[in-house]
Amino acid sequence: MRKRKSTIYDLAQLAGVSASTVSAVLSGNWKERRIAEATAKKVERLAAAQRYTVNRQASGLRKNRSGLIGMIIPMHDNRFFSSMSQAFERLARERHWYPIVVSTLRDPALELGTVRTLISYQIEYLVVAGATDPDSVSRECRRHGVAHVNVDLPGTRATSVISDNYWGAQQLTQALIDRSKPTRSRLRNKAHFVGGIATDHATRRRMEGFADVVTTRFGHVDDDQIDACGYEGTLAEAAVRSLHVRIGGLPRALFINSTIALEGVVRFLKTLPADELARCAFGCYDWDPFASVLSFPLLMVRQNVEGLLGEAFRIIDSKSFGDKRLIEIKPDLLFAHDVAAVSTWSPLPASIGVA
Amino acid sequence: MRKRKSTIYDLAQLAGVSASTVSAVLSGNWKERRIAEATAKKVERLAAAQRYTVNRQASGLRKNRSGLIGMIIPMHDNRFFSSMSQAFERLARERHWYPIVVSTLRDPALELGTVRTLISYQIEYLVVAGATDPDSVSRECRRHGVAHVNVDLPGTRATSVISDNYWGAQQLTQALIDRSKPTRSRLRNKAHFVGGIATDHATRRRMEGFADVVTTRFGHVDDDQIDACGYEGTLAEAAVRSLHVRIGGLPRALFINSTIALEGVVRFLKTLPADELARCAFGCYDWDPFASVLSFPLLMVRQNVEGLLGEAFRIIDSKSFGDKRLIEIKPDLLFAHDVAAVSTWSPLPASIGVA
DNA sequence: CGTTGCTGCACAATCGATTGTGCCAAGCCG
DNA sequence: CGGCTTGGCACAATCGATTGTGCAGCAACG
Repeated sequence: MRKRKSTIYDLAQLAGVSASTVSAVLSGNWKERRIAEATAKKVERLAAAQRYTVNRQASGLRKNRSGLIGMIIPMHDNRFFSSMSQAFERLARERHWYPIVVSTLRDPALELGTVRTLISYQIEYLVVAGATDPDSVSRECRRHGVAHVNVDLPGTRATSVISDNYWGAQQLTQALIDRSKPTRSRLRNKAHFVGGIATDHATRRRMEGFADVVTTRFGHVDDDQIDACGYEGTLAEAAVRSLHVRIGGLPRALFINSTIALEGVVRFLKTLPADELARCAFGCYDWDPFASVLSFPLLMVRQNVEGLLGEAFRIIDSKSFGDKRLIEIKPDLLFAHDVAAVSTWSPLPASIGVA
Repeated sequence: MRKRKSTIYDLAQLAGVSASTVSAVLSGNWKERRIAEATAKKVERLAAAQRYTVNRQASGLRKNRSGLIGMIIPMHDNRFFSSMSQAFERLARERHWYPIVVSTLRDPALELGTVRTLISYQIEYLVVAGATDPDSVSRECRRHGVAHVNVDLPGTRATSVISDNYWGAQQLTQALIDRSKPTRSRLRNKAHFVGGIATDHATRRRMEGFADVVTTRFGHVDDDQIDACGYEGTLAEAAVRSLHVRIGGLPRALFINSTIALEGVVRFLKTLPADELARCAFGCYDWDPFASVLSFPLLMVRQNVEGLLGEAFRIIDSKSFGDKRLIEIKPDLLFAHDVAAVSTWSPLPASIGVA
């Protein structure tokens, strides 16, 4: 059953023409090469009948192109990156490039190895999303003349398109403070930030946005208001538990730095009485549809994945790889209604901006 | 900065040897071809210095291989399929194949087009996951001699590895009934099934598993106990709402057929008092980590993604594509504790089985 | 009738790596 | 010393498609 694939030579023989004629017909430039329309028709019918498919390895070799565009991401199994894959595919297909997405598990060695392999398949462009070591990837790409763009995590050796974490954190913090109610307890009358890692670029920017808004609104911000305890849910759970003990209840507002952290925090919150939850305003930087069904109101920031990749492709389209800019895309602030509503989510400012 | 990539001919010239010698050295079979070790060392040093990378288009063309293995999935942006991508990559890499995952958006035309393009890149194997029209894909693959396996949704023209939906539904239904409490109301003393589409293979098998267990335990099952209202959350929300009206409260047990449906159901449940929720046992076919933080106990079935793909690769490894078997992999039944616990999830039977 | 110009195609080189085969030189044996 | 083996490599064909160039054949034209 496993037939030999048919080639232009097979078709040429069947049609009684030369291979170059077949090639001209099938690649669509038979008019420029002055092939008679009758001949073209005949070849096309034969190709369809034989179910001919071009061998892109051969074609790519000759044309010194592959039609492939690659993207590396840390992992597939993640809401943010999987929606990046989805957007990436759409944008690549619009441009008639064939998308290849590969995960690198936050392992710098695998990151580099994967990029090398992608290059060996002659990919034409590379989107480097959430890379742990974007600059090494840039060096490798540059050596082989592969144009590329960083997304989500910035590098210094290529143009980077990242989320405007500072702005998003400001918006979330402001909305949290606006929706929160003053407490009599001085200890609890503060907004708190929990989750993430302070060495991470995104977390740092969010901490800054949070701190700046808190300072503007309250005059000052204390060290104990910010706890970049790590990304894991259990760490955030423990952090909020101990905060709860330390200040004798929930704070006025709580900024939770990821959905993973939110999971842990919610595990702790479930042990508290409902009226205590009602006294705290909750916000989460990052979005999960399931969080909309939690039992308390929640503000969430949704990163603008389409915006990030759209901008990345705009850079690729314009071939402006040289300037190594840093482009920031504003996220969206969303509000999960506390009681079942017709539409569960309503966007607040919904803005796409470029710094 | 954009250098021409170096080829074996460049290296040959630099090393003062022939291209075939360079090729032999770099492809690792220089011993069989009796190249002197000194020559090999020299070539390898040069290749490293020049940052030579083989051109896989050329190599693949000559060897009539590509090193590529493809997988099509309906979408990336989904917990189940994105974890399939993750497992697929791991298994492919173990075998030194380069994985390409592409989504086809449940569009039969895009499905076929994507497969054709993958074939034109000379992929060596294809995993067809969750395809809407697996048999058309099979025909296309067969015509071009590409070995393939269906996963998640079965086809008739290739071996299929799917989740044991019947068994999983039985387990979930039994556990639900075991954990549920009898009600005085005759109307409410029943288990109900909600969500999914009856034309879908998976939903049908789950309905059968549910119905068979209910019949065994209660002697009979009524039509109104099963409502395949569709996948959307709003549909499930409406279905449960009207059920609640019809039987004057929640039923004894509720089998929810997807996490999407669960989202909708939870939106409705949030409008009910807590003590009413406590009288119903909830189960969801499919798993979401965020569901663990819901305010009521929940049984969940987690499909065994590693098991599904592991079996698919075992078939590829053994090259037994001819027999067109249907292999069913048992899922896991998990229990989300109702109150914050050290470990939020505990597996109940945790079994991998092949029918 | 010779020249020009156009049509319609074929020929052959090429992309870069792989691989069957051939060939020279050194070593060994009888 | 001649023949045979073996080591060490080069040569050239090959994979399938693309593309610059060449060349018949025919019509038109002066």
